[in-house]
Amino acid sequence: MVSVVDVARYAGVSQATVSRVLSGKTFVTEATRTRVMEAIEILGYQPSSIGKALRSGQIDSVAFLVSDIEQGWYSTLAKQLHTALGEIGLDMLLFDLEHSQKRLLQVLRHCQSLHVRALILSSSDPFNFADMRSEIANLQQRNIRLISTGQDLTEAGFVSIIHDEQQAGHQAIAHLLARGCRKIAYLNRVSHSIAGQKRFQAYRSALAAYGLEYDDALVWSEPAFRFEGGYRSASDALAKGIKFDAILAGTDELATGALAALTDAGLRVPDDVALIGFGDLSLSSYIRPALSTLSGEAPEVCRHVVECLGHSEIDVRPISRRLILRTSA
Amino acid sequence: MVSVVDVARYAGVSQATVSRVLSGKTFVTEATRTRVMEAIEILGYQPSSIGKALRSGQIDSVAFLVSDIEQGWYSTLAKQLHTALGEIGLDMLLFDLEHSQKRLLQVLRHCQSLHVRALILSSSDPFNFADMRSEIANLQQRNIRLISTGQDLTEAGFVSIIHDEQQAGHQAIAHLLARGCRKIAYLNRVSHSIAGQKRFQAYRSALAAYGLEYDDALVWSEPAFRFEGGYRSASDALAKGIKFDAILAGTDELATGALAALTDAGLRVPDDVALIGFGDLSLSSYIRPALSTLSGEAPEVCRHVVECLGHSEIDVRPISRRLILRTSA
DNA sequence: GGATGAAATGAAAACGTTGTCATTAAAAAT
DNA sequence: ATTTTTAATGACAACGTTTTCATTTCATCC
Repeated sequence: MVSVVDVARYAGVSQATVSRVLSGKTFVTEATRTRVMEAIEILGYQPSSIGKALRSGQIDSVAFLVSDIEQGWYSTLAKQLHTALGEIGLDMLLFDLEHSQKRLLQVLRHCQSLHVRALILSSSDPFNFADMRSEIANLQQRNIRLISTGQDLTEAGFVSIIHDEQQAGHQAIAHLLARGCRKIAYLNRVSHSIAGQKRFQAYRSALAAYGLEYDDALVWSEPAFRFEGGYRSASDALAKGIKFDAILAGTDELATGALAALTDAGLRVPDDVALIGFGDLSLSSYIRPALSTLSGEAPEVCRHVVECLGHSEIDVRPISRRLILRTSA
Repeated sequence: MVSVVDVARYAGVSQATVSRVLSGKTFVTEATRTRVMEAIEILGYQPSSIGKALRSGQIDSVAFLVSDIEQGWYSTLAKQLHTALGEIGLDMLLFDLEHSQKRLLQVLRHCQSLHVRALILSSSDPFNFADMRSEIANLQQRNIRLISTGQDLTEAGFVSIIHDEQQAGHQAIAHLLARGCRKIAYLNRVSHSIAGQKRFQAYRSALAAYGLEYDDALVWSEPAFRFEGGYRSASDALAKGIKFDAILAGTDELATGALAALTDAGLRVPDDVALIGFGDLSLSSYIRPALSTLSGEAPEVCRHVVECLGHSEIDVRPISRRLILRTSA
């Protein structure tokens, strides 16, 4: 492969000059500049990212860790983050955690030797971050920026971009109340994550605020995250004869699964049972009947991430964003 | 950062010995081995992937290029490929092409300086590969394996893992005929890709084989790829008063969009109009009414990719896989 | 006991980049 | 004409790994 040395030799200059031409930061005579450019052109030289990495001590990539890339919200985030990163010259190394703490630990360890610029964790899974203290410290020591979207991990050392669950919960409940709903079920993955807890607390406090009674039978915890979880939870509730007229679901996939169960049972949505999911627009607005969804506004999240990547000073305060309720009808 | 030099010094051996201990391929005394391991433990040494890359001339990653990571089939493939690659110690650099030829060209160029092990292109978009001949040659010269899933790019130099469109078309049409359908619409993205052409040819030849008439009004080309494309195509056809009793769609998303349009128009699926999509199971089986889908069998595709990565000899013949028809009812 | 071979280790080079320091050449000021 | 300043360039080091080649140590055999 052709390297700076070859270019330098061909152009009759030193490596340093070639480097200067490439970076364009210091003074080079126009004559030598063109000579070097010609040599580059003729030899087909392309700078090696490995050499650059060796010199700078880091690669031009970030690690993007998601719970499950198949889920709509995460793939949307991946796409938009990919675009945003591309604009500042960074590539994206994708790691799918499959909701597994073990996988997360492996990936954290792996990233230590990878010398990525940043590690962006996008997950609301209830990981035990105390078990990863040494790994996290190691990453920080290596000057790898840690960013979390999905849950507040400020304590664990992540810059956190989170959603205002309190506000979202109230917004959703208020919307359902306005529709006339009174028995609102809460459907989410088995979760003790901060985000999960907060959303559940928001559900409870919103119920209380609007004078509705809390009922354990209306809280459905699911081990499965996607469609099948929603389907099973709703089916089970119907089979048990539990009465409900609305479901607040943790993801659009859970809501869609529940919707299938309701449809199969001959119930009409949203007349008999109203549904609110969480995610983006693409799926929920083309499901029939259409779903309402609490939209996470991926572009804004990406903007915050990129901003955090740009600045060398870290503002450790969590960034809280509102969720926008997109109603179907 | 602590490097082999530090470990070597601490253990009182040479760098070479440390490297030997790490790789474990050559002879080292048990005594020195433990001494080195101790030093590694105490100093908290972790081998740098950059150093390794510099030495070997390539990084332990592959570039995965997809048309659109938000689409179900591609995110499924990404997830499973990520797992499969992980098992052979490779990371995945994700590039979302957004169906753009310009982006593809950029990424191809970028990969030249990235020194990835392989470039896996997963797209059935109608790119003009003649325009990228020099980039492709460059990548081949750099010993970067080129793999295509989604269309046969054997000519362009890619090892291709493709679907048997002919068989799939016949299977789908036969299924629809058995249901009693006679006016079968073909819905896909505007596409002159080999895969797109082949599938369309399969549609035409299957129609002919089963004695149905071909009708231009039943062929819907969409610039938009996802839900909105399917919705618009089906709505337009209905508005124009075009009669049809089945739709063969290029993706599950297009089918789902069409389904929404049909539902909005008060048509019942599959009784009034039958639908067949393409993708995996997760979405299509939780839509109501459920979709039939031609499933691409992602695990098998991944297996082929990894196999191709493992062997140093390249078998240039395209690998053709059957599509499996998953029916809803 | 000296020659032979095998096992274990060390020294050094190579990969490609960029930045520091030193040097030369040219222009400006005295 | 000599000194001072500035622009332009070159030589070389450093990053961390692996591998080749050379060397040492030790056991084995005649």
